[in-house]
This record gives sequence, structure tokens and C-alpha cells, in this order.
Amino acid sequence: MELPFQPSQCQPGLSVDCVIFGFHENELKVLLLKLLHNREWALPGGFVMLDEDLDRAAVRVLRERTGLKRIFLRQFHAFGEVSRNLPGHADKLVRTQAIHPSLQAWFEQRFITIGFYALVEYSQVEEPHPDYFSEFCRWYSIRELPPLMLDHQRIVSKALETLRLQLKYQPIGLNLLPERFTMPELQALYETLLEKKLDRRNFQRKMLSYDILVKTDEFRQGGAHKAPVLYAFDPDRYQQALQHGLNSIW
Amino acid sequence: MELPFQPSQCQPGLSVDCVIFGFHENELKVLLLKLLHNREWALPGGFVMLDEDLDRAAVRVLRERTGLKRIFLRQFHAFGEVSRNLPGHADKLVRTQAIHPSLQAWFEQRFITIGFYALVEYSQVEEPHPDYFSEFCRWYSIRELPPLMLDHQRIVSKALETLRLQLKYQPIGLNLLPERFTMPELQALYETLLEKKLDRRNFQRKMLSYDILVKTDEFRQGGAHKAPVLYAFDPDRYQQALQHGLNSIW
DNA sequence: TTATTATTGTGTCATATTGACACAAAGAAA
DNA sequence: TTTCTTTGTGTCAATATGACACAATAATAA
Repeated sequence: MELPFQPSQCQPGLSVDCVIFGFHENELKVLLLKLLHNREWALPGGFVMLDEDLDRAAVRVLRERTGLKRIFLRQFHAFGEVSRNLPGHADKLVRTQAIHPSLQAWFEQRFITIGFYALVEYSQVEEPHPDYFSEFCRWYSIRELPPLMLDHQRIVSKALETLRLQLKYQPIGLNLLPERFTMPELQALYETLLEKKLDRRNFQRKMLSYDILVKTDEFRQGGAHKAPVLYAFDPDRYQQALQHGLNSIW
Repeated sequence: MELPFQPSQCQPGLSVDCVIFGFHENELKVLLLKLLHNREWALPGGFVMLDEDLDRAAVRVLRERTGLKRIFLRQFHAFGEVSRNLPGHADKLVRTQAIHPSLQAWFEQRFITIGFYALVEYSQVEEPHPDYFSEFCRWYSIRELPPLMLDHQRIVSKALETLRLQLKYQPIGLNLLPERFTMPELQALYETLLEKKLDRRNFQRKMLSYDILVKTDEFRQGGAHKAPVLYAFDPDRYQQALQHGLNSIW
């Protein structure tokens, strides 16, 4: 198989890893790649070309490894502990034929990785290309992750922590929900992330007061009960709220 | 002069830069280093040893270049645009005798830098050691920065943006104010960071309601008017507030 | 010694926001 | 038509906020 990248053209000792969050059936999910020749899973990640901006590298890597396009990735942390580079890791990759022996030296480097995260609508992920390192992609509930490679578990945890902190003062839901959604659906997203129940009526009042939602004249049909109104985000007001926050101490 | 570092023992293409904020005379200041043989100034920064954790590298670099110890540095962004590495920069460093010619190759690399920031009490900075690259340290008001090296201006801006955003939902002031401080002093810090005036009485009410302050039985003597009470932060409660935020949407 | 002046400590009040809750309307199934 | 469950809307008390007044205090000037 063709080598997936040229070590000589990549920034040494630097990688990017993407934590892609999706929301489905009232559960927060993460997109993972199944490694070849190995029972472990990994975040979609890769390397940075020498002539490539860091943020662009993350976008490219995500596209190459999962098929996801036009995703707004947000940088959240640089992971740089020496201990995250397990001795013997590169050797194991070669022994299990996960990588070509010519890449062993590359993988023996000490790596710093920059974590990015994104929120995407669950259905937006097409059938992903299996690439050089992975068999397939799969969504996993954040509650039941499979064994992850190296410190990827910690990267997911840190991303989730950042997301939850962000939720406290910024709007959320655009990119994570379908274009049109109901108030109960939006509430379910908040309840999942916050891990607590919210009062339906107070939630609606407060959410509407932020003035980032547009009420449509359509309803979600087909449910077993009263058809709820569909809402959409007002993109401009949503962006404004992202900039300035939803509430402020002073 | 002895070489300040061994390129062969450093992580290639990676640096750390520290934005150290101080507060004095109702102004927010940043600690800068005056470069030798160059009219430009720089953030205290440096390189990461191959066997050194990223966060520890930032602490060491800050200590080596400014004498600051026991500073809590917080990572805030990775700067990874290709354009931040100006072509000809390394050459200029050699020509102006800022660095030894043997280091030219090292400085010609494309660098990604990890930005850290800290809030320190102004008086805590001892007379700094002039090191291999710099003549001396100086505090500069955030409003009147001198010409900065490369993209250090942008790094300062991003740090300030992060700090202001943080102010909206987290406590601030520990490490930035003396151990004991008055309510007007704390308010001045907030007013400087927010760039707006606050009502004295409402500020006090709200600040006390967070329950992170301890009122002492001492007063700030020597002022021209009524001696204000000295407060201190309750370290435990302060840390708790950092974890959970001061106010929350839900 | 006393008055002046600027600043600090403490409060009040009207208004806005929040949390807890009730009830009617709508859709599907019995 | 009745029943069940969910959605839409509203009320009300408790709490938080913004705007403001007044007394106490410390240095200085008269």
C-alpha cells in the first residue's frame, strides 16, 4: 500500500487529533476509527505538513480520515507530556504490520499533539474511507468508549470538559442539531451535556430570551403526541452570542 | 558566551511563550524582554527539552529568562500559522550577532509556539537575569507596547482576549493582587480588564456574595481618606470557584 | 481645634430575573 | 369519545440586579 504521508514533508514531533462530537438518541457520541491489526481505537488524527497552517492541517486530516467536510474545528489543548509517548509503541506498530518499517523512526519521535474538537450533526458523516491506518469509523457513546490508543481517552475527556465549560456561557447546538429542531430536542441536548434534568417551561423561556432562535410555522409530525414547533438558529445572532457570551457576571 | 541551549536536546520546531500580566497603578502590564542588538522586544519564551513535559518547559523557561518562580502558568493557544515564521529571520539574528552562527539552522525551522499566560503580583518580579538573548525585563502597559518580535503582538492580544473571556465567569485577582487588598483595589482591577466603570456598592455586594473573600480586621493606612478594610482570598473557596465558575446559565 | 473634602461602609427601593408550579391544547390509541 | 402523554403558555413568590442616599472616617486646610 502507498505510504499515507511523507515524513520528510511533515513537521517533526507534532500531530493533531480531532474529537468529533455528535448527538443522537439523546446520547452524546464521539467518532472513532478502528485501527488495523490492533484491537484499539483512535481519534481521527494526523500530521502537519511543513508548509501548512496548524488549523488547516486539522481540517485536512479530518477530511482525509473520515470524509467530514466543512467542519468548524476548535483548538482546545496542547498535550505535551513526555509520558504520552509510550516507549515501544512504534515497535509494536511495525510488529503488528500496522505501519511500514520505514515509518518506525518517524513514530519513535516524541510527539506533542494539538487537540481540536467539533460538534457535528450525526447524519452528516458519510460512509468514511478506510485509510492507511484504520478499518472504519464508528460513533461511540461517550459513556461506553472502547479501548483507545495511547492517551486518546484523556484527550476525549479534556475535550468534553472544555465543551461543558463552554456550555455554561456560550450557545450550543448549531452544527450539532439538524437545521430544524424542536425545543424538547434542544433541551435534551442540554440535559445530556449537563447530566441533569431541566424544567421544560423555564428552559424554553430562557432559551427564547437569548434571541438566537427563529420559530418556524412547521411542526415535527409523526410523534406519538402533540406535534412540537420546529425552530432554527438565527446564524447571525448565534455568531454574535458566540463572540460575546450569553450571560456575563458584570 | 556559552550557548544557552543544545538544539540537539530540544524538541524541534516547538517553542513556548509566556504572557505575564501584572497590575500596577490601575494599569494592566505585560512583562517583556529587550532583545540584544535589536530594537525589538519579546515575550519570555524558549524551547522544550526532548525529555521535558510541555507545561514544565514553560515554567522553566519563565524562570530562566525572568527569575519568576512558582508561577501558575495556564496554556491558552497554539500558534501554528506558517506565516509566523518570517523568512530571513534567522539570518537577521546571525547578522545582528543576536545568536551564534551555529544556531542559524535551528532558528530557520518552522516553529509552532504554545502560548501560556499568568497573572502575577507586580512586586513579585525580582531584578531579572539578563540572559543570552535579552538585556533586561520591563513591564509595559498593555496600552503602549513597544515593537514586538515576530507575531508576539498577536500572542499578547490572544492572551488578553482569553483573560477577558475568563473574567466573565471565573474569579480573578489571586496572584495578581497582593495577599491583602482593599475592595476598591479589586474593583480597579475589574474596571481595567473590562474597560468600564462599575458601581462601587453593587460591586461589593456581588463580590461578597461569591463567598471567596475573607474580611480581615486590618485597614489600608496612609491613604488620603477613610482607611479601607483589607480583604484576602479564601484559597479553598477560590479554587472551587475556578473549577465550577461563578455563575452559570443553567 | 475645627471645618473641608474625598473616599469608604452600609443601606433602600423599584425593577428584572429565576425557580416552582397549574392548566389547557393537541395528537395517537383504546 | 375517552384516555394518555406531550407540548404551549401563563402565574406567582423568591431572589438578584441596577440606581441611588447618607453616614462614617481620615488627611488636610483653615
